[in-house]
Amino acid sequence: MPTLDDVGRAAGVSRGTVSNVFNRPELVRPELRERVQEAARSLGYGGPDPKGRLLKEGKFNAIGFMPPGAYAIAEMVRSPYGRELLMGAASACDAAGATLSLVNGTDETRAASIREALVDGFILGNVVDIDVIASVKRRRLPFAILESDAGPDVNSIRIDARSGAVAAVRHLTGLGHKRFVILSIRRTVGPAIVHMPGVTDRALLAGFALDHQRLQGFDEALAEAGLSIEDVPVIETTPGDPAAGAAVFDHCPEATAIMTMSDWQAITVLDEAQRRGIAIPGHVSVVGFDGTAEAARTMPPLTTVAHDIAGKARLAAEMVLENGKPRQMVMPVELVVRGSTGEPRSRLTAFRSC
Amino acid sequence: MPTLDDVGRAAGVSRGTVSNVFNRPELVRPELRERVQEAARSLGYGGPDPKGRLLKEGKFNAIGFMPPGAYAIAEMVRSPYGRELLMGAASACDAAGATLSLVNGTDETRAASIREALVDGFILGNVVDIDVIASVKRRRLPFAILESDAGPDVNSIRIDARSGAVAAVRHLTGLGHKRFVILSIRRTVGPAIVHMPGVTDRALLAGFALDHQRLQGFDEALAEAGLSIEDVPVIETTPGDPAAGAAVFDHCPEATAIMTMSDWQAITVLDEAQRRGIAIPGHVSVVGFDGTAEAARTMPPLTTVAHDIAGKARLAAEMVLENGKPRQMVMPVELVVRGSTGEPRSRLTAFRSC
DNA sequence: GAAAAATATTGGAGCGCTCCAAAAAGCGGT
DNA sequence: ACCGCTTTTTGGAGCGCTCCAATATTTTTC
Repeated sequence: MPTLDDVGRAAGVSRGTVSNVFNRPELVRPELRERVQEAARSLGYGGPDPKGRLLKEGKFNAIGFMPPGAYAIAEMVRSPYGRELLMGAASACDAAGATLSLVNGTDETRAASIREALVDGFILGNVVDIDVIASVKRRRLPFAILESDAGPDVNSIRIDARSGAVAAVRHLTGLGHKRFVILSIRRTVGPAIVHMPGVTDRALLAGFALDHQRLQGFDEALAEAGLSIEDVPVIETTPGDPAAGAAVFDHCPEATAIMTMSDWQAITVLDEAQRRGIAIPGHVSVVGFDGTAEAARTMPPLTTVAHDIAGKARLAAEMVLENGKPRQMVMPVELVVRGSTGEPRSRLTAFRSC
Repeated sequence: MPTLDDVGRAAGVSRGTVSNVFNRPELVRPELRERVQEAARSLGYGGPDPKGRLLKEGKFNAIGFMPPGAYAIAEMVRSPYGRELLMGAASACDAAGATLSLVNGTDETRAASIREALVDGFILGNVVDIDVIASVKRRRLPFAILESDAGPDVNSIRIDARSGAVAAVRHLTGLGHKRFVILSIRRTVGPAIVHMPGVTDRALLAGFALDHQRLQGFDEALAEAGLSIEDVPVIETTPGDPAAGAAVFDHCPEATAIMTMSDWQAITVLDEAQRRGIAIPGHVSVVGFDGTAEAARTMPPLTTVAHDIAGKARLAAEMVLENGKPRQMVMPVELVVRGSTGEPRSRLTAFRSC
């Protein structure tokens, strides 16, 4: 690959002049400019290599996006939620003329990816892994984290998940529901983990920060209706796992309302219901979480705890791009009632205790 | 920001040793290593800056993805087709440990974005703009282009769109359809452009390479059934334009079969049909193009000319990553018949000529 | 205990570029 | 032909790092 020097030599001018021809052509005499361009063309020189400029200028003009959880980029794009995050981040980058880099990596390579990413900052999408946060901090670049509060010196944006959970439960108890099951998010890849009431390891659930707020909201609103979250089974499934729906129906056939932690899970439940011929909301009501575009397109359309996902990511990107004083934001949620929830099925249906 | 030299000075060692501490720690005496790390910590040095390495090593270990058409990244992620391309490219990058950079830019800034993108190669997703191709060529980096054949010295992958179009038409004529409308892709942003039979500017249509093959396939298969594409209205709409469905129904109420150039358009038609209470396929049949995941989830599920979108992008990414001799590939398509096509509605329904 | 071998550390060169102060060239007027 | 002025061109310095041959230090061996 020829360099500025090579072109300069070929055209009989200095490196500086060649640089000017490409970057500030008005500074160089038209005739000389022409000669330099000719030399560049004949050498196959395609313009100043950005690598060189980079070192001098010090900015990549790019931000890195780290997919939610431990997912690969491909999985993120597949997930309705991840996709909207991506859109939001992309639109902020668009507006700022910056590039969005999708930072990839397996559990082993992630730290290296972060260390080497050619970016001026990071957005961490719903990251749970503390090591990832540590790796990013080590880069001393601005970053923003989604759905985790990492203290006052870190940009973070999260939704008011507690209120969302409360609204969801109130909606359902208001309709008369008493038998619930919670479909929660498994942090690792694997089959569904079922926590039935009274089983001790349920205590572990509270350890997950993201779920914590939602569970707390569920708890609070169930108590209002004279119920207890202690009596509600919790099933953890990996997002996108097509077996999530089956797990719910197999383990909790008597539930009349399924509360999920994401629309994606809720959609899986809807799919499984259709396969089994289970009527929604006739037989069981389903509530999603996030308010993705997909949720409005399901059959029936999904009742969900919605928020502005893309807006959240856009804001995060802006925080990173601005590189100002760290802020912590909480975004509002709104229960969007659609067709997937209704009154509980008739009490005539026999059921055994769940 | 401290540098290797700063840390070395603080620890009383040379730059080279500090570099070793971070890159090949086994080379340096544990005690010294500890001292250097301590110095780094107290200076707030977060490890070698990738900018420096870059210049030396010469590789970004990243490829740039240029969205289809003239769309911004956010739009690409929204489109079912774009999203699957992205997934495919991402999975190839994942496997190669490379980063995927989403190269953004408006029409004015695109050239600059390409010139400055910190990548080792490009994937051009269904790009139509000849300037974009020229800009990329100027970088002298490997690249692959989707759905355009840019000659033997350029990597390209396209689908056998002609066969797909033929299969779609045969399927419909086989069901007895005689009155078609083609929903084509408008290359710019704006309202639907309607080309009715006999109107002269229809000739322009053939100018679009992408559409050309499909139109040719339509033509061919219509001829087999004793019909002529000259009698079929063509409506061009911007992908994602929610008014596409309305344009079709408003301008061609008597068509019994709608052939689209993308699933996204077909989905829009389905949505509009539902709004208007038009039965699909009872009143009109709809065929999509691409075979996106969404097409299987619509009501009714969409009959579509499917291909492996993600696989196409993955292949393109691999070509770029490999940087071998340019190849041109044609991928097979397959007509997937689902619920959106059926026999034409009864001839009893009155209709005026379209 | 000295030489040889193995191991650790150093610092110059250079990656391709931009910036900038200084030098050179051009120009109009005497 | 020379001066002062403006416009154009030059080439050194330096961005932060890695590589590597050379040098310094430690360990082993006889």
